[in-house]
Amino acid sequence: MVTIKDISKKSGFSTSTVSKALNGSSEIGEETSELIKKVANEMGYFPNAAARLLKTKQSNNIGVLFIDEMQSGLAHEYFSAVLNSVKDEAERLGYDMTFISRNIGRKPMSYYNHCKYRNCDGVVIACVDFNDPEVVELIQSEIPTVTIDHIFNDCTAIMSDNLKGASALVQHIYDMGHRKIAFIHGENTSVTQRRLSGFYSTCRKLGISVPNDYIKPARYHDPKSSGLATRELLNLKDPPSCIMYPDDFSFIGGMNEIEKHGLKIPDDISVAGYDGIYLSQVLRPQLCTFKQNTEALGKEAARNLIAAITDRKTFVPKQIWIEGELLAGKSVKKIDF
Amino acid sequence: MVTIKDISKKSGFSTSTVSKALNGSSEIGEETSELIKKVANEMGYFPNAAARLLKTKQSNNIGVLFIDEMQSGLAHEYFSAVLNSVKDEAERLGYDMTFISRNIGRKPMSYYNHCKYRNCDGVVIACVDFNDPEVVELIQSEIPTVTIDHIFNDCTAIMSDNLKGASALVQHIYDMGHRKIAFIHGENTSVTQRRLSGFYSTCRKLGISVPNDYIKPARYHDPKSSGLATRELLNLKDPPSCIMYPDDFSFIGGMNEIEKHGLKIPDDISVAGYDGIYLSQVLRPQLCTFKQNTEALGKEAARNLIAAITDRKTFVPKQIWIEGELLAGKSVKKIDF
DNA sequence: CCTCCGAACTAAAACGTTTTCGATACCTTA
DNA sequence: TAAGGTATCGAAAACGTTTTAGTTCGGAGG
Repeated sequence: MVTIKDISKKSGFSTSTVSKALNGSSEIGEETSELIKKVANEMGYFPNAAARLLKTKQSNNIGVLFIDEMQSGLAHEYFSAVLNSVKDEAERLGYDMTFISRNIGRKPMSYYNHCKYRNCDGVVIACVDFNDPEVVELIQSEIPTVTIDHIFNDCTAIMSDNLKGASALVQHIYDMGHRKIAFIHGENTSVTQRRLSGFYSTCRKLGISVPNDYIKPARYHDPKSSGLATRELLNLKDPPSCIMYPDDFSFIGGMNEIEKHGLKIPDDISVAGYDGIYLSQVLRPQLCTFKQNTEALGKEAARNLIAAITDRKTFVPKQIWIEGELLAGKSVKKIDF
Repeated sequence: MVTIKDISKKSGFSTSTVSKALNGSSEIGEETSELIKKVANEMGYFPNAAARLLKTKQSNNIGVLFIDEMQSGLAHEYFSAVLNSVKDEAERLGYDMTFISRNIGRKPMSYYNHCKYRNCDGVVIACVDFNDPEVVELIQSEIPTVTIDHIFNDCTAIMSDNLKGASALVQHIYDMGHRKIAFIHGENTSVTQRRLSGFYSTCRKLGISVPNDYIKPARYHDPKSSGLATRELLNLKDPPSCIMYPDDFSFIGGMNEIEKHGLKIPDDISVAGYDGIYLSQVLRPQLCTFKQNTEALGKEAARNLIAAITDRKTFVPKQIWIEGELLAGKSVKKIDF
């Protein structure tokens, strides 16, 4: 490994001069600076992150906390897309991304300690149990954090605007003439609450009454549970004319159930998903859904985290709402009511 | 930050003793060892990875090279599942995982240099352009690497056994009575070549003749292209009775096309996918597919990489074939021919 | 001519560990 | 009792970098 010392010897300048020259310090003469850079290049020099970090306390590395009890994890297209975007933007800004776990070197350690151990400059937290005391410890620590899709006190949070999303869906479905709209929702999380809230408020605004049995609990990313809920809805005395699903993927369960009942989408019943994943756009009929802007979510997460790191003193925590986009698709039929 | 020096002061032992005690060296007395550990705990000590690394040259960190020109990236369930498994096993063995990119600190650098800079102990390479000279440079460097689904000279490679997979599918389809089997395959990669080879050899073994126009090129993870290929197949004078797709997801394109032709799966035509992703198991009829063992793939990748790191001198590169599992599903109908 | 200043450079300390090589004291063994 | 062995501990160097606090020297200003 070629070090700064080697360059120092070869070029005749001291290590301090070499270091400064390579870092573009202004107190080094132009010619010597050029010379040193040339020598460094010739020798194939690259700095050692560990040594640099030891002095500067800047690792140029962000951690990501990304645990899912659901086992879906990286396989969940929404989160993997967000994560991918975080990674891309972080890279663009000169940061690497490391996964943070609970054990390292075979010894268990808390998330916070892990971050300290790896000297993460900051960490983005997503898809995680926000009640876990270890997560709370991390968020409340001195390490800059941003959370995704969850607001924790006054920490910086990047939020997909689920209220507007649910709202837009209801509005569109209403515009297509539907008045009997059912909503199968996911587990009780803040995301779900916002969607429900958007659903209810828009219904109220539009003067639609929502029977209690039009609201069914299910689980995200779980076609089986949404299939069951669908069955219950279809068996109602007065079934809905349109069903909204927790997400595009779990709609598949509904799709099967609807088919089993001998019904056709959208002629006999209309449906809508959520997320706007790739799948939703290749299904036929194309699924009506609300596309979350995963790219913007990830990008903003990375940007704000790095801003918080860089302007540590002046940065003020904020909540950023990322809006999505209604993809009308063909799964909601225009009807006269 | 509490350091070894602080513990040294508080406990009255030298830093060397503290270091040894904390690392469980046998040359430290039992009682002092206990005492030191207690003090360390009380003070909330955790080692600093950078400082440790600087001495030991062991980062306990592996890099992953994971670039996709296709934009699918982490969104591709197969790869994200493999990656997830790599991560889990690496964590279990005490390693962290960092993404390797081409630029760091806003300055471009080669993959190899990036790994050096971050002191990665090793790197797993997946879903990447293996013709990229920078990738070649990395593989041929002194840094231990394992590749996934690609054999590069005599480097360690973890391979999903695509030959057996394609073979098993053909065998099953044959057993169900089909003799007219079409294969829509993905881009020309080594994976595709193996599947084709498994397809052809099994057909030959079973005495099935395969017309040239039963073999259609398409792209992985791209329902549009496989939809087109499906249309061509259905319009043939003598269409196949069963179509094999590049992967489960791209089958969706075929599904739409088949429906558009007014055909029913599996009564009018049989189909099979590849991968065994979650989607394939929730579709109705359940898709006949070959499930790749993503968990084993990731686990073996992590294990072998770490073995190569640990037993640097004695480890001999090898190729490991991971077998999958046929999921018969319901999309291939039993017919009399 | 003296003083002062700034530009260009350097010596040395520091970051937090690990590790090598002793040092000390105690215990065996002949 | 003397020599040797062993168990336990410590001093100091080292890893590769950045940074602080100079040092030198030439020239400007009075």
